[in-house]
Amino acid sequence: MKKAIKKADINKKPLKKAPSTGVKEYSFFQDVYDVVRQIPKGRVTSYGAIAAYLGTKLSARMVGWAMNGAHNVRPAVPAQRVVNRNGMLSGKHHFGTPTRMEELLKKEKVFVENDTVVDFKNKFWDPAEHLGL
DNA sequence: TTCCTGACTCCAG
DNA sequence: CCTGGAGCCAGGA
Repeated sequence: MKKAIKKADINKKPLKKAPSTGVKEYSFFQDVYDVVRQIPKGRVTSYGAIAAYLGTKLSARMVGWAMNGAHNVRPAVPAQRVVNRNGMLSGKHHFGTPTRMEELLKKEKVFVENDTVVDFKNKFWDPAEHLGL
């Protein structure tokens, strides 16, 4: 059993502003990163699922926004494992090259066709189910 | 400060 | 089945 972030924390945390000069972000971002890092290799999840797990179901966009800064975060965040609710690689244009995200997934045996994860339903990994609701 | 945009979703037509 | 609008909220102009 790992960390299993407490979603209750999200609402209590002050959400202090990040210094514009630093890499540090809102604690919400950190929580998103923690969840993403726990996605098993070869599995994927959605922005909405992460948002829901963190208790901010209506803010799926913020999860995507968090991914926007994930490239500068250490340890690395496997952002390629996060797709939209239809299994489409909506964030592929943020990986440097248009095919980078797809390539990364392919290495994990997650195949992509037409910008969509093949057998998405089967590879879907729900954080609420595996990290404890 | 206000206005606009966006790696999302849900819901109504 | 597809399209559009609304809610979400952090950043940039």
